[in-house]
Amino acid sequence: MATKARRAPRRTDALSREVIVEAATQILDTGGEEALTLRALTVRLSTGYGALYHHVANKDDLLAAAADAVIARAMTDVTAEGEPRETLRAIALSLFDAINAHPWLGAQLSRGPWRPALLEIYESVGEQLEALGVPEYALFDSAGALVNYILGVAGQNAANARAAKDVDRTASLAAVAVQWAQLDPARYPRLHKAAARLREHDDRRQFLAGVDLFLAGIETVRRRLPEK
Amino acid sequence: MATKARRAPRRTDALSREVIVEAATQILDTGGEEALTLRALTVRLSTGYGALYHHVANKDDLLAAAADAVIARAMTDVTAEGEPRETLRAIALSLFDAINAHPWLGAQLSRGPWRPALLEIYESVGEQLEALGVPEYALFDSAGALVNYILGVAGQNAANARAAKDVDRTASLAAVAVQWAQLDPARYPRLHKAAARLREHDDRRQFLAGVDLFLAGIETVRRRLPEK
DNA sequence: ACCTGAACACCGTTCAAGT
DNA sequence: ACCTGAACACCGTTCAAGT
Repeated sequence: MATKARRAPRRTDALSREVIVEAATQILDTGGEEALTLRALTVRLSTGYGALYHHVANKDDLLAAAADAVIARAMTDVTAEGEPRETLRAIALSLFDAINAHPWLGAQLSRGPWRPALLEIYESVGEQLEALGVPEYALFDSAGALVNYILGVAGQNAANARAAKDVDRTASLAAVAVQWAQLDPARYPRLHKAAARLREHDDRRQFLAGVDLFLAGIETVRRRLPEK
Repeated sequence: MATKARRAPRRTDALSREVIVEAATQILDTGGEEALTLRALTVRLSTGYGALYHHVANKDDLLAAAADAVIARAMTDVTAEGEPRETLRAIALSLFDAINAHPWLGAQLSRGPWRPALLEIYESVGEQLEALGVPEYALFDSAGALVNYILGVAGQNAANARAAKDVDRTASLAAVAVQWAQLDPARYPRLHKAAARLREHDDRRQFLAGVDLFLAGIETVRRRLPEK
């Protein structure tokens, strides 16, 4: 307490990319995207900026790595034992839950189809669609549509989580419902009417309904081709 | 040239929220999201920070307003004259084209279903689904699924545009295709194989294929109910 | 009411210097 | 090789002061 320029307590164990990514993930989960600053990381890991940049290219790299780790975990959680349709629903739900638990994933998944996290998703979805019997010519479009749907929901979920913050989910849903109800019925008749439905709606259930809609569409493509 | 602290040329016409939003849109279109700084706006409009903040709450507000204007224009471009199915495809394509022309829209559309831009989209999609004969109990989920699909594609498009920058589209597609081809065939067999297809694929066509897949799925819901 | 621009707090990133 | 931390360039935002 006496010496004013006391050296910061030096960490004993070596730093590593994994340790940094892990710490970043915890900061993101606890405080959201805005809480993750390089400064916050140096404090948490009792280290300096240079040490971080020695293991990580930059902040984007760090965010991408954190997203990859979380997605990979979510994908391996799914057992591909059962029926392809059920496995697809399980994949979708696992992703939904992961994005809900880590809302910052939303922004990371909109970063182009070459990031590892998306590769993982495309591969798994493609595998199950193939098992489902989707003909090869339709596989590319079908997988793209399903993944993009998942990403769309991911983005909206992230936005909701960002807006909700500490407020609980039902309260913020109710707030939006109130807004919709106040919309001019002449200009937005359907939204105005749907406000009631919005309040009682279940994100997860609606997400799955969308997946099923999509699978039903796939089914029609599959049937369009004669048994081979 | 002699006086060192010459007063900046003062604008003669009054500033307004519309003028600011318009200027912001042009900066975004020309230089991308990162080009829009408050500084750049003051230079372009030959004004000061306070003037901007007098008409606009903050940068987020400005971005949202720019997005609303572009989306509203894209939606009114669509004529709702023909068959609902064709109108839905036209809405989807109009949005796709708008997002392509203004890639910064991608991030703005992932901001929760209470922003005006999304209200516009939900209302129009809902209207056409209703006209298509989707029963009321399924309207909410169907509209949600379709809009979320569009948003997912929007996010990916924005990411592509961000990555492509000056590089032309086919070149960056080819680059991703090369990456996919280099993936370990044991770990990513389907992506590895799909690399060839990726190179020759057409974003816009694939987007529409996804829309059709959803519409086909919706059709099965519609048929599940007896004629009323 | 509308606008100016210096100042503030806070970013991500760099780099000379230490061990 | 791995790490430290002052320094740099650049944000969005504020606000006392002008017209």
